[in-house]
Amino acid sequence: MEALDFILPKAQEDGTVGKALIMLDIIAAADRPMRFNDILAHSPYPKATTYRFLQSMTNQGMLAYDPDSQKYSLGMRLVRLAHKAWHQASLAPIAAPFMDQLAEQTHETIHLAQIENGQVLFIDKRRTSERFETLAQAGRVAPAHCTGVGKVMMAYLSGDKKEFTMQRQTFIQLTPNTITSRQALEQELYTIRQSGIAYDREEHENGIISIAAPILSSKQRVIGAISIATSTSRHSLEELDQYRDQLINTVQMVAREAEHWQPPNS
Amino acid sequence: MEALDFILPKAQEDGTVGKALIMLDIIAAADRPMRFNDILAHSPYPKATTYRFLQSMTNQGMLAYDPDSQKYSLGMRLVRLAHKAWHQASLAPIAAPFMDQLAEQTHETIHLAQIENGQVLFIDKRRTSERFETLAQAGRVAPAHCTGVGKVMMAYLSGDKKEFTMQRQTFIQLTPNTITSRQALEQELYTIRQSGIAYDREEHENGIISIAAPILSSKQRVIGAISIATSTSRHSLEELDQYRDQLINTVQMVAREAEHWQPPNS
DNA sequence: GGGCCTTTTTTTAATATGTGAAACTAATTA
DNA sequence: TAATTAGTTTCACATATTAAAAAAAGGCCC
Repeated sequence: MEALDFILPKAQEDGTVGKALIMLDIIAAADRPMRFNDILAHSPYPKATTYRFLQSMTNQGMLAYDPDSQKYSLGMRLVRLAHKAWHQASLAPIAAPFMDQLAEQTHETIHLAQIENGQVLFIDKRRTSERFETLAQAGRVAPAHCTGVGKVMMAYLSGDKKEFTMQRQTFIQLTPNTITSRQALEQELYTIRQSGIAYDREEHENGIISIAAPILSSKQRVIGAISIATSTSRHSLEELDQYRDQLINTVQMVAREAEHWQPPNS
Repeated sequence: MEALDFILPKAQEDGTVGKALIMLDIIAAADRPMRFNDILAHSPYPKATTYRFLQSMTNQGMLAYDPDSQKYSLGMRLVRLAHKAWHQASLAPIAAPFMDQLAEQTHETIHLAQIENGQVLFIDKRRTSERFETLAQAGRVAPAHCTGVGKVMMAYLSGDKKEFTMQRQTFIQLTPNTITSRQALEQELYTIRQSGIAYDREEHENGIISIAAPILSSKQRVIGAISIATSTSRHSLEELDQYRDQLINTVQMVAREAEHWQPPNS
């Protein structure tokens, strides 16, 4: 919830609509149903306004209100809409066969991610071992500055969006290897652009490494990224790097397919 | 898309917010990215207003706009929010262990559903050929009048919500057994309330039958439903009925757990 | 259950913001 | 090039916002 205060002030005003949507983020960030005063404390808007937004959002099914506990939580309309979003606008349906193939070839965990609101948004995955924490299901987010997919997507972002994303990085240190300054990250992004590949050297989680490549549109716009992840107990970074060509081949095939189909993201 | 015109006019006005959210439903209903005029044709609002809504929603990440094709599609912010909604507000996390158990006992497909906007919204399932826990499966909708979970949830709805849901039923005939009139459905709901169990007698899809029971809060409010589904080639309805006690036992355990935990839906 | 405190909801009214018919520009088609 | 359609902007007018205050609804203690 502390992270919220860092994220919200950036939200550019889109009038009433934009304001009301912040309610959703407040409740999402809390990770649990909230009471009115709870929400109000995090809301940048006055009591009466916040109250009405919650009412409208609840009527609309974007929030759910439980009269017994007097708590608001996220509504199931979001789940219905997201199901459509995933199918009609994410790269997942296009990338699915290629991800299957890559998982089969490598026997490692494969992630498909896109960038959303300055964060990494995981869209799909393959070959997750049950015994390890399911790090990324569809809809899960992670910081961009300390993940392979995050860094590789940032490396290919253009002016405005690059700056927007960079601004949102908290540079929170999650492991000893996490990149914790903008300067260091800029240097890393430069290196990544040179090679077309990003590595996660236990920057997000101790013992987890990955290799990631961008999915680029014909106009060199990043539309997503795919990574192969493993644990240091299974492989070294050098061993993981052997999958490099297969990974690049995969992202290129996905990109070609995405172009031929309908481009999804702005 | 024709179904859209049936659903939209019902949307009660929640000021600017409610109006703007209709844009999401229009694009979701179309099942593909849409151009401005395409959307406008389905929008109940004037050109300028529709235009501004689309702009705001796009800025907010609820929609994505592709400048090349000039098409709007659903945004990835929905996927991020829905992930949280599923975890924090749906019955799925609570019901998960009980669904595992039921799937293990019956070796049949288990569905968990809630009611949303007059439709059945599938939240989780077990024992399907593909076994991911992604939005690819959660978030799918079906009509309430011709599914076991839909009928059993309607049977336990109270005045206002019952009427709302009934109004939204299209009574579209999907198989020879589909209930196609309000009167017949009311009769069926009465029978269901007597027994506490609903059957889908190939009403939604030929060859598919199911048995469903409601998840009720301590105040007898429906908060969801669970069904066991199979195909007529595997079992008769009578055979399926043998799981009846196990199913009732399961929904009661979920209900108890949900009570003790935090009640999710309004 | 009755009193006391806290939280939630409703009500005002001035002020700020959103709305939408119409006018305009850009892109397509004939 | 003109005609048609698609997309964007404008501005008088309608609606939403919000400060303040107060009413209603819960919660809690004895």
